[in-house]
Amino acid sequence: MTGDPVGGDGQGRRPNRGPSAAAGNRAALVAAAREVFASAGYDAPLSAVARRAGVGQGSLYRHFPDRMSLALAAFEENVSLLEGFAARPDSTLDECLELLTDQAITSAVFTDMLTGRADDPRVAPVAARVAAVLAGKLPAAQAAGRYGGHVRPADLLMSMGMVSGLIAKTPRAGRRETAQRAWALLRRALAPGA
Amino acid sequence: MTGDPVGGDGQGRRPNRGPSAAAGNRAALVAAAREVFASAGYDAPLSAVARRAGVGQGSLYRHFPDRMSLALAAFEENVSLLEGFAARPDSTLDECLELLTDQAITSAVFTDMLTGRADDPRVAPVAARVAAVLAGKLPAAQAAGRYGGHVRPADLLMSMGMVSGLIAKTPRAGRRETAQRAWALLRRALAPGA
Amino acid sequence: MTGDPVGGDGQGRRPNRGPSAAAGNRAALVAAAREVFASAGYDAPLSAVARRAGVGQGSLYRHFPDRMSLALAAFEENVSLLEGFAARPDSTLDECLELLTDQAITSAVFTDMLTGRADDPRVAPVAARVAAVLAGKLPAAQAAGRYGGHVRPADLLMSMGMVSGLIAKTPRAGRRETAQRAWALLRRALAPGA
Amino acid sequence: MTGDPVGGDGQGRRPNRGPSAAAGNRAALVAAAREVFASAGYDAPLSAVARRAGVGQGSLYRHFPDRMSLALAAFEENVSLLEGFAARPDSTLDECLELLTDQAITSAVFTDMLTGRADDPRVAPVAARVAAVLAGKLPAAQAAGRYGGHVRPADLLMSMGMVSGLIAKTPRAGRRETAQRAWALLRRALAPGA
DNA sequence: AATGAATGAGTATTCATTCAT
DNA sequence: CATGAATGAATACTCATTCAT
Repeated sequence: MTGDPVGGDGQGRRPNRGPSAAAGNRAALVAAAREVFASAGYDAPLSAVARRAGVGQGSLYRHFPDRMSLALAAFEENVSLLEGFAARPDSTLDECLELLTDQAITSAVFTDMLTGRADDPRVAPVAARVAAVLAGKLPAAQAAGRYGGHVRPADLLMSMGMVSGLIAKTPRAGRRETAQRAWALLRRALAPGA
Repeated sequence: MTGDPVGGDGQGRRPNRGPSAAAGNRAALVAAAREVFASAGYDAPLSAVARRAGVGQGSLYRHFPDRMSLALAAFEENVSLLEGFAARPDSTLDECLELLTDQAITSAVFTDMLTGRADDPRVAPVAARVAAVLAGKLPAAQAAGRYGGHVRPADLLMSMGMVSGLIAKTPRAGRRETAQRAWALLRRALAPGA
Repeated sequence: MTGDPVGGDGQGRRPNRGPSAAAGNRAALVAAAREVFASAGYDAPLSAVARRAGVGQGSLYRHFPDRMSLALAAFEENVSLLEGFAARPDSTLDECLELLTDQAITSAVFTDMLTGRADDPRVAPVAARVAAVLAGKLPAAQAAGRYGGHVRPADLLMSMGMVSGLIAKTPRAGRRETAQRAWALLRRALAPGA
Repeated sequence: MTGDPVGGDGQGRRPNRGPSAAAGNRAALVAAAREVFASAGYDAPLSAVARRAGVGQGSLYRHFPDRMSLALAAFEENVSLLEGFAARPDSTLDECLELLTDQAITSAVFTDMLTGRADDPRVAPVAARVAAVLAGKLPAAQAAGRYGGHVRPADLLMSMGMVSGLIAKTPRAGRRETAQRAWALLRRALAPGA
């Protein structure tokens, strides 16, 4: 009926760049999702992601059938960055938490996801990876006297979740300071002694 | 019969109870908002509030021009309850925080609002009232050896905000336990010594 | 954000005609639905109905929360017309079936609904009303020797369903003739004797 | 892991089996179409057919430029099965109709197509073949006293169309019984005498 | 001042069809 | 000739907000 969607000379419709665009599209979608989630939160319109990626709606859904799969892909980078950093023998638990905090300041969605939305079965493995990283760094940190013997990995994740929640509610400008205040408090809870 | 929710000629319309209904309407809206916010969160449809209150959409907007003004009214009760409780000479800081935590478990919107959205000029005074209550109870709690001298009122509000954020992300069923875990951790941070 | 939906001077947006438009809107929607269902079938886009009725999408959904409720309202007229006609003492079963057939030729959705979609609980009562009309006319028709003693009301509804199904698949132009051929055949099945 | 159905770099892609796959693809498409049409009706998404066939969308379109051409191919088997059966000298008209009815119960699309959409120039020949089969069996059936002299081949096709339409609207579970009731009625119309 | 209907922008999602590889 | 990704139009549905009565 409306065979010609644009009407005139076909300009305006993005050209079908073919399958070779797939990888690029996927990457663009992931990048766009990172930005959009960062600025508008997890509930941001997916159409905004597609638009920012310069990709059709359909392509978005083809690559990521639902919001969560997009989010997981978008934040895979966060996890692998963390894992990569933690793999360096000289990296400390404090530094790992700092890295996560920096990520949260940039976009609270990722760290927020680690504690909340635990209902989605796909989140648990990601949270587990982060937990594994932190758990791996914990003994050394305890040995170094930075963390108390009472601290368990779950406490670290929960702490991160609390800081992240706080950050998420804070306007960009104040995030760093808020995070510092929160960690200052929490460090007392995690420190040895008491 | 036909599933048509509206009366064809207005005969099914709620009677216009006139200006005298104003006070009652306001109260009904506030009560409805508490329930709706509790069950569906801060972003719940306002139409749900009006419906539950048995009040027209227009009346809702007349009483509360925007979502925040409705929320503020809805949670005024939380604040006054807290203030009332704190006015009793024998009430402690721990009990006040427990009260707030209970409120958060019922509906995380209020306590979440205290820390987040603190930039909204209308939220600040409310947060200040809560902060004042906690600040007022702090010296005694410190004197009793329950809280360290390093603790400042802002720390209490921030702690509450972190717990609240955590609760908000937790499905109802697990909220109490989550809150307990979080406070157990934070108490170490707030305790004396260290 | 997009506070001003049109941008310029507000022209283009249909004026809010207020509650007094409700009855008119409802009627317009029903009329539009009749036309749209007739020309595009039961699965026609609801937006087409709203557009044709000159009514906002929201109003359509307010009046008719789902497709079926719209269809039921749209075809209420068919039923009541039939009932009214059947109420005349001199009307015959043949004439009732003819009336239904004419309705089917105009829009096969209604009569098609009577036999199919029996799953929706709201359809059954309508089908029952039509069945009741036909059942009421059957004895006289049998006494007059037009219908056999073996014929049961359900047979009439089923026959109508079959004819209707046939009509639905037939392009407008050939519908009347198709209906005639089908009834010619079925009349043999319904006739006395054999 | 991320729920992404496509390979980032094409590694997950089905191998291009080249032209030699043409015949196999066609057959797979036809088989898939039979299943999909049976379970989801004529309006089922074509992508579902391609997916079930394990064939690319493009190949589907190459083999079958439109939905109807796919349907025609899919139901060619129904016709040839019928023709084969009818070729056996001892097969009767009743048995042929029973065969068609069974096909309709499995998938109402085919028999529904015979009567509806008969305007499509590509459907007519198929309908004609079925009509020819039935017409060929009719004289013997009439001679055997099972069918009246008034019955014309077109009546048989129309009857089948009516039954098929009924079946199409009936949920799977009730189809057999519905078909029986319908044929019981129609047999009176087709029987001799009266 | 109350009422609730009206309005349409916004968002998710699906699917037919095209096209680079 | 196969592949399957790309594209965006189309559609359902929701909800904030306005406004006649």
